Amino acid sequence: MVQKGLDAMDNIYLTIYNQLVQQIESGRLRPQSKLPSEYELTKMYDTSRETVRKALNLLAQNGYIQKVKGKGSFVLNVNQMEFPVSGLVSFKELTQRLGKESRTKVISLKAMAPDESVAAHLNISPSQPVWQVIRTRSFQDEAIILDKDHFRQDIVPELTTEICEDSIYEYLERRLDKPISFAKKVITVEEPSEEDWELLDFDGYPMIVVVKNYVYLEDATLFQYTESRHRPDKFRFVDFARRYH
Amino acid sequence: MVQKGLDAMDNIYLTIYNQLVQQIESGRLRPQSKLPSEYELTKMYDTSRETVRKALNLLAQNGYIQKVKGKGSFVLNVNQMEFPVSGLVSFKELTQRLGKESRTKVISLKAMAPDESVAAHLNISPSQPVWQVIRTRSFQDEAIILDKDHFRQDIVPELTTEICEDSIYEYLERRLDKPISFAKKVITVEEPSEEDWELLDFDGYPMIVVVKNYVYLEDATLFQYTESRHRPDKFRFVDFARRYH
DNA sequence: CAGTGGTCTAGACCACGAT
DNA sequence: TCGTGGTCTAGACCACTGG
Repeated sequence: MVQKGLDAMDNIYLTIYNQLVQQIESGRLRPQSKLPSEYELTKMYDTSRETVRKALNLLAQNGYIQKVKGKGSFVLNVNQMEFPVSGLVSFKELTQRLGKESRTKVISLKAMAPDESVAAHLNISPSQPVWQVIRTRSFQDEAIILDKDHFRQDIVPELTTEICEDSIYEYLERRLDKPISFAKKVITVEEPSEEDWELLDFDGYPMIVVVKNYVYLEDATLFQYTESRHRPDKFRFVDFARRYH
Repeated sequence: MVQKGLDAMDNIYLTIYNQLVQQIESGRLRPQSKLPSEYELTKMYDTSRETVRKALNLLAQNGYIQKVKGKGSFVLNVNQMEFPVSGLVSFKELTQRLGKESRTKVISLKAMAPDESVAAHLNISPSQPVWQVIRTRSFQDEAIILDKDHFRQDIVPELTTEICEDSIYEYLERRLDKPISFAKKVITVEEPSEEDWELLDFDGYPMIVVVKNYVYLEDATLFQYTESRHRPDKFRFVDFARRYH
């Protein structure tokens, strides 16, 4: 699994979680170091132990810390931010966190009827209109990733080139107040299409890594289907998994 | 992210979690259907609401259900078991759940000093001995996956061909009482090595998917490093990720 | 022994959806 | 309004680690 979220609010436990994440990612809390005990955290945040524990459990499940009975909670070095595919974080958020230099180029943006395959992936009728956005992502002046997004038009009524160049997620959550809730990714390796050859700096690679991304709103509506096509030499995906005993 | 664990015990919330997982995976609880309300579950399991909620939160984080305020908890169809790489579940457990026909062949098993690269991955000195296990996994008589495991010998003192053909995880947890706690996977795509050509049924694929797997015990000791090399046409990885608001 | 995390409880108040 | 999930509390008891 992976880092899986952002943003704070008035929740106490999410505030604690986000502050600790920030401290771990910034290096202020070093790997191997011990967090304050749960009791100490209840005093620091003036809250109850179960609330503190909610925050720590989130940290543990996302690979930031390991809790050891009788000893304490310790920072793991397992969860360095990873690029370019990692959890449910937008491209803009990722590049910002990593301080990477990147460029997004909008190849095309249009409202259309979905083709059969896209309609099937989005689980809608082919008569229901969608936005199609095709973008490339470049690093050091090489186009490495080809993103083909499809959005249900009834949920995202308006979309502009400016929004696509910036961050569609930000637009959805901040402007449209449609918070994204969860996503499923499927990673496979396929033969490159002509489009891949055309739009990416391909250097003759014989295969391409395809990340299919299904994105859902809080009421479990599937509203976005994206295919992210990555040049294999630049692809890297990190997963963190816990076993329950 | 992914399904991430197994096994019940005397925990109430893990019992609830495992029973609901079982009902969802078996199809007895269908996608879209509504779970009993938290209040009803407290009566069914004769426990408190926070305990029920712990179970439901695990289900939500692992992609089994979506909770909707004011309405209830609903089964997602997002988390069909996936093959062959998915969370922290052993190969044996996966094939058993899926009823897939597979064969594991032990190519070599030996105690040795780790080479530089393995020592670095395991974060140990090159003088510290390890077990090296090389296995292939076949489906329909095609060798599709090459697994190269390395175990710290101070933690796994004994290993036999029989154990490697069955399940090393089962041996560790049941016989040695060393419960596995978490793992980090790194997925990349590389050029095949001569060993890949030799040991896999390769059909001329020009690239190979490499899954590096770092496995930790409950005290956060890194004790296993595995490289899983997959023929690209048979590779598929599924991730489930949630965003916190 | 004291300090730590793991589990569980019984109850409170809130926000949302359906009626 | 009622039933749902979301957050929070104050306290209990247990199991493990360490001195």
